[in-house]
Amino acid sequence: MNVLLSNFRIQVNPKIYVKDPETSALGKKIIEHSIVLIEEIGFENFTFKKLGDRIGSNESSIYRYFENKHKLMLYLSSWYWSWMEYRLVFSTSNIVNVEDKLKRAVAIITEKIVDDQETVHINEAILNKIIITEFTKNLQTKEVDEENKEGFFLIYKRIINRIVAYITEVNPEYPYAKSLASAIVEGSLHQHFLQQHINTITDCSEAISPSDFYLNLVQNVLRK
Amino acid sequence: MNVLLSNFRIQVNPKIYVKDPETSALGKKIIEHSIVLIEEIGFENFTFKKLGDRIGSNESSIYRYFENKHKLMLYLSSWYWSWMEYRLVFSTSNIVNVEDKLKRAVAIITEKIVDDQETVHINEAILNKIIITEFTKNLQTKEVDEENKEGFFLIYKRIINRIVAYITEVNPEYPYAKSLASAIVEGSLHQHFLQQHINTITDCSEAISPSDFYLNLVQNVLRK
DNA sequence: CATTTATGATAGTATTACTATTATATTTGC
DNA sequence: GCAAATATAATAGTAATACTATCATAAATG
Repeated sequence: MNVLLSNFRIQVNPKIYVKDPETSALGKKIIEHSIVLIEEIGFENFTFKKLGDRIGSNESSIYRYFENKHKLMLYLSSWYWSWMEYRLVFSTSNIVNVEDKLKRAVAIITEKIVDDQETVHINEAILNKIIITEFTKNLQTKEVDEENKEGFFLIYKRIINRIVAYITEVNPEYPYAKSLASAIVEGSLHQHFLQQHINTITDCSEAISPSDFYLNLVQNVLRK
Repeated sequence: MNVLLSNFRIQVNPKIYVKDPETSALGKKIIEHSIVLIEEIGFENFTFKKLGDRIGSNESSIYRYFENKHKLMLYLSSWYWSWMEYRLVFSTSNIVNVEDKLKRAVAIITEKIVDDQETVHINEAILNKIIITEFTKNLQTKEVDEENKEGFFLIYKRIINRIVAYITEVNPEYPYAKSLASAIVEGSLHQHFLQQHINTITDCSEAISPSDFYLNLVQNVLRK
């Protein structure tokens, strides 16, 4: 996986940024430290001024990369889901048995993330943490319809549709493949959140992972 | 249901408000119109100043009821889940068959809400709309642990634990009752959201409801 | 090395998210 | 029915946020 990963290019819709942060040292610093800072203080308390102070740069310079912090978060989300799509495609290729392929996909999507050393400036473990608490907020705004039209959620939707395809291969009769797939992807983020913060309403813990829950769920739902 | 509903009292943790909005005409106006205004412009764009203008009252007067808009939203959420708990308890009482009881519960939780004429100043249909987009955001903040300790999410957790009890009655061997229950409650809000805004990744539509999806899911997951 | 381009520093505006103070209604208790 | 208590409104003010604009300087490139 390592060799291939170093070659892959993350795709982010250019309309999300003003200037591509991958094209400069400052841009990469913005991405690297925005992830850390959002994890530390939460998205609501995060500002470009604070980020500028953190990286020894100016607020106005950050505005040359992103219109506002919501767009920055859209960038981080796109990056995350693009990275996840790569992992998904890679780990399900060559698997012939459709049940096994779906299992692998569900495991990849729902498991806890550890840092991937291949991407120098991005800590995937921390990125995963902020995706868990911030991604749904990032979707659920008054601008969702326009942003969806602009294609800001394309990669996310493509991941879900890939899982839909696997579900349909396993059980072509199952009538709710899309809802099941979106419920797994969004729901697993929520189960991770509950495990960390409201653990009286989840079974997920050190011993039981969201993957265990969803693998069992998929198996039961799709058996004929 | 009507006669009983007119007698029931919604419970909201007093720590959520500065002054109980149910005790005055202005308080009720704040609740009534905050729901409408949040639905119109979204929580991010909602301010006490705008609400004051809308109800012909002063910003500073609203601050005497709620510390900030996040607390107001916590109030609306508590109100909603308290109302939902009542409906849940009412509609499952007297049902002896455990499968039927669970089905009723899942249907009540996941179905689309129409206005309940018994509560004069609160439009439950609109409240449901803002719960769909705002509730998860209301939970997922940096303050969640403190707020959970303060008991701000008690009613929500009680609803989920009630469903957990029903699930366990139907299948005592099922090992993920809590995760299943929380996934249904949170997930159904998400499916409603997708139906409205990103309908390519849900099967829910005019013809198929989130209730259909979750009733089928529960049945498949719990069958032995 | 001249010119383009990127970054930094500073200033400025409108809005937000409040707090404080005082004035004016409204309610209630005797 | 009136005094006292309480609620609301009006105004002002502060610090932070979310930007935009301008100009200076540094770095990259052709």
